Amino acid sequence: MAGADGTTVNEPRRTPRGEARARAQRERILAAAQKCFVAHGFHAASMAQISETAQMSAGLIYRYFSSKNAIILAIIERQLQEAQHSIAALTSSSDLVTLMTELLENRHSSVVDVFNPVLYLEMSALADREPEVAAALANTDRMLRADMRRWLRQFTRTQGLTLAPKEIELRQLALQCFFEGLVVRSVRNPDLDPRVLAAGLEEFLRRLLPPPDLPESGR
Amino acid sequence: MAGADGTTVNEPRRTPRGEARARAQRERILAAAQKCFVAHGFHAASMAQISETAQMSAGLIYRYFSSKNAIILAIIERQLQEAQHSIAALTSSSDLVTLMTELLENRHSSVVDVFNPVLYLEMSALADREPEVAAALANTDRMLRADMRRWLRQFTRTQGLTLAPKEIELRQLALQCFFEGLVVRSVRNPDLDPRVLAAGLEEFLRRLLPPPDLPESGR
DNA sequence: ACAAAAAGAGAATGATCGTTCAAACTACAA
DNA sequence: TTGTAGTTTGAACGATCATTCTCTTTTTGT
Repeated sequence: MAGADGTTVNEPRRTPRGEARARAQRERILAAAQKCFVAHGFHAASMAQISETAQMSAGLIYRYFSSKNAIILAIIERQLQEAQHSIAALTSSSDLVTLMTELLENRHSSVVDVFNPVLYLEMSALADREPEVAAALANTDRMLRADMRRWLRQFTRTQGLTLAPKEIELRQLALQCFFEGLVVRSVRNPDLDPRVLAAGLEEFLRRLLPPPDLPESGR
Repeated sequence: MAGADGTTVNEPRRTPRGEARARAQRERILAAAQKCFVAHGFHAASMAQISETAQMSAGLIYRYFSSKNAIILAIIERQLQEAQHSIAALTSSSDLVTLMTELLENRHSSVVDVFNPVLYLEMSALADREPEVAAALANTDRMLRADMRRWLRQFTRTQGLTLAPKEIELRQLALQCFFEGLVVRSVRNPDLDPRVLAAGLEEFLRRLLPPPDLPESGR
């Protein structure tokens, strides 16, 4: 997970005691960095701020991370894994609704190991210019989409429907768009009532799932 | 529009000739700045890069904008107006579909005065920390939502439906989420076929518009 | 054509950036 | 306790940042 991708510095670490301490230090740095990144953005957050938040000297950080960019990548990777685990754990329809509303309610939580909408927007924008970030995002996106398709297949089956792969594909895209739109809304329209969002989401799911032969086509 | 909000410097400009030139210079600066912001982000783009792109000295920029932040705000304001005009011009359903797909197809266009998904994400994230940006976004959002509701009312009426205000509200939210999700997708999944997106959008609209009494409710 | 004003270039400024480094500190083995 | 390896600090570095200042060039009014 760590140390295999050039994220960490070449270290002469030995004892398991020191190994544990090092892990804890990395964790403290990442927690502080995430706070700073959320508050000021990847680029505007300075190493000085991060070190102050982590309550250690600026120089010490470089014993655990080779550069600021390595920290950014670690934070992004962490955020992606968080999203992946959330999606993979879904089983029922209400799971999805509660998961999404929870994510949006936790937006200002200081808890670090949770999906963060602002970071999501920032890293999405970053993916447009940094190939390394784009690759990480693309990779997770692929798995995320597969998980969503699996969920859709399973869920429609409990409804007595079996949809063609093309149909599943289209619905997955719609579902993801709707969810990511919710993320944008939660940042740009923070006063929005989460219950309204939840209601909208349930309604949306109800409309998304049936087969495409609907009355009153809009065109 | 300009000069009333502290965006520009206190200037002793007089003649209409010079006034026109000043407008052109401001325009050149904004165009260069937008290019740089898209390429590197608001914070990472430097005044040196902007001045080089605009082909003028760095110092000269300060004759037309009081600070880099003023440039950022001007770009954001411009982008918001662009979005507003696009939405306000809508009349038919196919208008909406073609508008959205056009926006996503123009993503890598060098044309400056057009909606830019990367900037959209970046300014949305920025709104979370800069109150001035948040205020501008909130203001435009309010008008944008009103325009979308108006469009929805008009469009459903042509379909022989009249929806309650609550219903309109919910559908507007869903429509906006879906659209903003498309924006995120266009950045994170740039290889996505625009025609697939268009198909998904039309399908989505067809499902969004009918009244809520549907068969096979999903729950 | 000439003076005054505006536009412009580009070096200088101080602040701050990410990063490095030598020295001080701490913990543990002998 | 002493030697040694791993930690930590904080000052120092060069680069670069946004912004200002001085000086030159161009435009304009008369």
